[in-house]
Amino acid sequence: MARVAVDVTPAHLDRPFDYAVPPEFDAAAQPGVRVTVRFSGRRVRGFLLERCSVSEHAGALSPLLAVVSPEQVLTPEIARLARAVADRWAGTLPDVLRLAVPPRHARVEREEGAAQAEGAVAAPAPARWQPYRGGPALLNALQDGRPVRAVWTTLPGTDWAAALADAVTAAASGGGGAVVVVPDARDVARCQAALEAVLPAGTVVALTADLGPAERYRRFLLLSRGRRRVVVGTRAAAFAPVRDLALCAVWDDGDDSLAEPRAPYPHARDVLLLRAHQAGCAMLLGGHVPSVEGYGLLATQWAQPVAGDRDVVRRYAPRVEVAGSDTALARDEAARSARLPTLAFDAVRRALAASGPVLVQVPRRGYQAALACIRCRVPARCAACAGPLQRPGAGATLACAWCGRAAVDWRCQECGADGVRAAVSGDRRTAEELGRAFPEVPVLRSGGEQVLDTVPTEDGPLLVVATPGAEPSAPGGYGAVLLLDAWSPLGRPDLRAAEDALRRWCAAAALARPAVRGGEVVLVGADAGVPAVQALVRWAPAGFVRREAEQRSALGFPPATRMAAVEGAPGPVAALVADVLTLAEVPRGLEVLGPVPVDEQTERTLLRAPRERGAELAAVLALAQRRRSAGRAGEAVRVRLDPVAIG
DNA sequence: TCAATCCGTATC
DNA sequence: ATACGGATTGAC
Repeated sequence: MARVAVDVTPAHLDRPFDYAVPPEFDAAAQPGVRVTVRFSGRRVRGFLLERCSVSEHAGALSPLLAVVSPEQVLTPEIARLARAVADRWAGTLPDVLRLAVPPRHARVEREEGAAQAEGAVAAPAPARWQPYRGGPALLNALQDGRPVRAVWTTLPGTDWAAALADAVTAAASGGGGAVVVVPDARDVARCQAALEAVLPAGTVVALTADLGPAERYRRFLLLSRGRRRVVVGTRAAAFAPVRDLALCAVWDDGDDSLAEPRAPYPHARDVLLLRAHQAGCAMLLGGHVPSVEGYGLLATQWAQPVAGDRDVVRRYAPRVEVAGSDTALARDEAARSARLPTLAFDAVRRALAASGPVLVQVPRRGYQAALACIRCRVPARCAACAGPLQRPGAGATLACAWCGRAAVDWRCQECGADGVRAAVSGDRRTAEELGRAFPEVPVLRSGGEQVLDTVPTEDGPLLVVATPGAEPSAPGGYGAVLLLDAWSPLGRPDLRAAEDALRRWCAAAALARPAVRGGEVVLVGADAGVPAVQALVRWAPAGFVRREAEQRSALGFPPATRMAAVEGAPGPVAALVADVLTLAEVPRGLEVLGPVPVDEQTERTLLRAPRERGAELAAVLALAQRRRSAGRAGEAVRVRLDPVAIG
């Protein structure tokens, strides 16, 4: 007989069901294959989890209707991981399996697979980890196959993908595999190139969401069939069926795109943490700025820090200056129209004169457009708290986006004008205006549909305007990096706004040359007193994140606590929460926050438990969902654990 | 006394 | 979810 995970929706059916295996399917009915079975009268698809000789089930067993294909796509390791992920996020196994196993593509399955890689893995070049305290030790541990766990704060101006590739090489030197998860397709391409540069041909496979069904399944099969043993990919790659796992790595784990938007909303970093724990393998979290969650792993000593000492950081970091919004604009007319203060304008001019490329980071389109003085274009700010002013609705009074105070008789601090206009902060316009300020310098744009990987290597002055995450790297480093509209991301009413802003700034600023080689970074339109700005100026991301973590801890925010957002129609949300509270297993110290209205027909209640009771919180939520789905079927209630954004 | 309907329950 | 059965209710 066989134990089958059937692909059905209701939460209370999330458990294995036993089926008899007809003799003709006996050979093909191996663990991990897709099957079809009759379930409650219907044909449904499922995965064969395991063969067994006895069944708990008292009644007669239905036979398997078919083995869809003999391909063992759900390896036991991934089945176990998927179960743990479902439990951790109070979701169901079928939901997780939809994220973990790509849809079958029969033609691809019949293709002749690529040959297995041959050749030994070269010994890694330790040079890239030499500057870090704990770097050489990390590399040695990986080389020796020890399950080290590290939070790596990347030095600015260094090739992080190459360093990551060295770590993977070390871990793979014993024949094991590695999973590397990065935020987006461009990072995948970059890591793939770095990995292929140091690993034997036929070792690496890249997985991204944009591959299309056939190619996605083809690459998945290379891993599940053991033809490749290293994968680099976006968030879904956390589930890639790599065998003999030696290392899980995640780059820039504070990036929102690592959070899966489909139920049960797992975060790739935490999936990999579970996976590394289950596999007993090494785990590496890297980034220019550690995430607050990463800091939490250091604070509990679960992981060790790998970072440059102060004097090392000073050698690598660019010089960072702040041009506040009250700074005078450059006198040059073109610079004025590009909203450039003198400090920034001069830095650009110096860098271009030295033949260096210049990077200009502009906030992503779609950010709330800032309001600025109608005459001199200095951003309109709140008199009380210096937050950006907004117009809450058409014809409404100006109000501060931070503190909410109405700005009744607003006047520009700079020139005294009393009107505002939308200060367009789009890359197109900035590109045009910078071009006008430096007419003989070519301007490249990177962002949206057109993302550049690197800027041309031939020397010569060049301006690159990019949105966050789309900054191309420059082979010798940028002479200057401008971070425009720096207050804009800080204005988001979000728990992570400051952390996110620092991450984006550091990602761009890290592409500058070090200060000793003349590299300059200018943060335009920032308040020098803001901690995130201070952290950039001093290139001290660890201190910022520690402080951020301590503040969140003091306020009872994640990750010091475990939160669950329960969202849906008011009745069902209240019913589910009430049900949770009746359960005997309800975690001690559980707090109920809300409900608060989200929109017309939706409301949200937050449940908060001490971090160490997170598993209990997930368990009672899952149990309540099961009870709910078993009884009167009402409207669905969405449960998100550790939601990335609340609100 | 039979049938349409409602609720509760199991789904291997 | 969805199909089935036992109880329930209503009409001949």
